[in-house]
Amino acid sequence: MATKTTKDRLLDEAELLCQTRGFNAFSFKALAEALEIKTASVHYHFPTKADLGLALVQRYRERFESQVARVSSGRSSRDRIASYVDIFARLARSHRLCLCGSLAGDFATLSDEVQGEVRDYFAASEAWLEGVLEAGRTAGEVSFQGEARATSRVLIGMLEGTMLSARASGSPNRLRDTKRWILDFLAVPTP
Amino acid sequence: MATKTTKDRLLDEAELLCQTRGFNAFSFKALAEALEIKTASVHYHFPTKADLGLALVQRYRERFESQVARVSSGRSSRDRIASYVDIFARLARSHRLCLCGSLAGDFATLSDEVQGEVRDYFAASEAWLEGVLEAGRTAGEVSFQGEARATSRVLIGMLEGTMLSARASGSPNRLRDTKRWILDFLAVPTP
DNA sequence: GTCTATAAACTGATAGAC
DNA sequence: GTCTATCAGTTTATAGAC
Repeated sequence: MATKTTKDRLLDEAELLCQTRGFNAFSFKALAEALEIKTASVHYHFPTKADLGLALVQRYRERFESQVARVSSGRSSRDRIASYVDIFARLARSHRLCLCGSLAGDFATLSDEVQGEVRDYFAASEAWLEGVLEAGRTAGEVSFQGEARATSRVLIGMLEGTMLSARASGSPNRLRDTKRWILDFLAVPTP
Repeated sequence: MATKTTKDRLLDEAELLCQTRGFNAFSFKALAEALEIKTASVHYHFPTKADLGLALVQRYRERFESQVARVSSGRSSRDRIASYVDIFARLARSHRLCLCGSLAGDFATLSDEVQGEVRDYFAASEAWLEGVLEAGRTAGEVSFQGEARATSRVLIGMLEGTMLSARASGSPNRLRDTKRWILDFLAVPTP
């Protein structure tokens, strides 16, 4: 495997800082110091902070989609959902928020392009989970009332929001409870 | 009624900016310009930004608690929960996040005292809702599986999180769907 | 690609006059 | 309480040498 490029290392560090501190709480200087280079070198790779933000959210979405693709090969809808929640549980355990959840908090301060990416992230996630829920209900693997779209939206909100409260409560493992709750909620009643 | 003091007007503006842009995305200059005073005058009322943050979160919590107290006089557990969700729905409609949800996103950048207030906000909210859920289940007004504490936590996470996705999706009214979903979820099955 | 040097604007903050 | 004046440090960003 090739050694990581400076660009990738910058994105790694920016992602960490954004997920732990927020997009407006880290600077080019902080990135430069983390990599032991100068701020001018950071600007070589990302001329403006908006450019950095866009690269950040685009890479995150690509990785996220590839994780979701892996999850989508799960045996049952229930397994797929459990593995999906695990993505968030892993983030919370490493004291990070979902990048797009973090960016949603700073939404008004983002460039139009980044705002669009964050909007698309939520739309794509909601659509994916909606599909899994609907297929799962048809297959009799999960159970819930009403439209799959509505449940998809509130469950994704629940994941994003419990990451916030887990952090504020100093309980980075709390997403395990969220996972259990969701799986119990979706459980097919045994008559 | 007395005219608002400068201090209160500063807190109003800071609250708005924090809920719409985030704590690290507004400055003393922005506050000063909004009130048409000078930054030195802002520092007279709040010596440091940490002082401002603390006053902000304390006032927010007091107001929130008084709203919750009003809600608590609701006729049934179901009504109480519906009115509680309305607090969040009103915030979302005015394009604001819950102040403590917003601060949770910037958690690592906050002073210890503010972090403590945010932590306590979540603990208090979760405890209140837990009590309402438990009493409601006993009274046969609401229905859910498992421990009230677990459901309380995921529902509050759901409220905080759907505010994020509602904003990112440009759908400030989406909390109405969240409210409907929660009330449907808690509905007592009619046999 | 990374550096030095530099810039203008902004940030949180303070001293002291009115 | 609000102002003027000032501060040191930071922030994003650019020009040009190596």
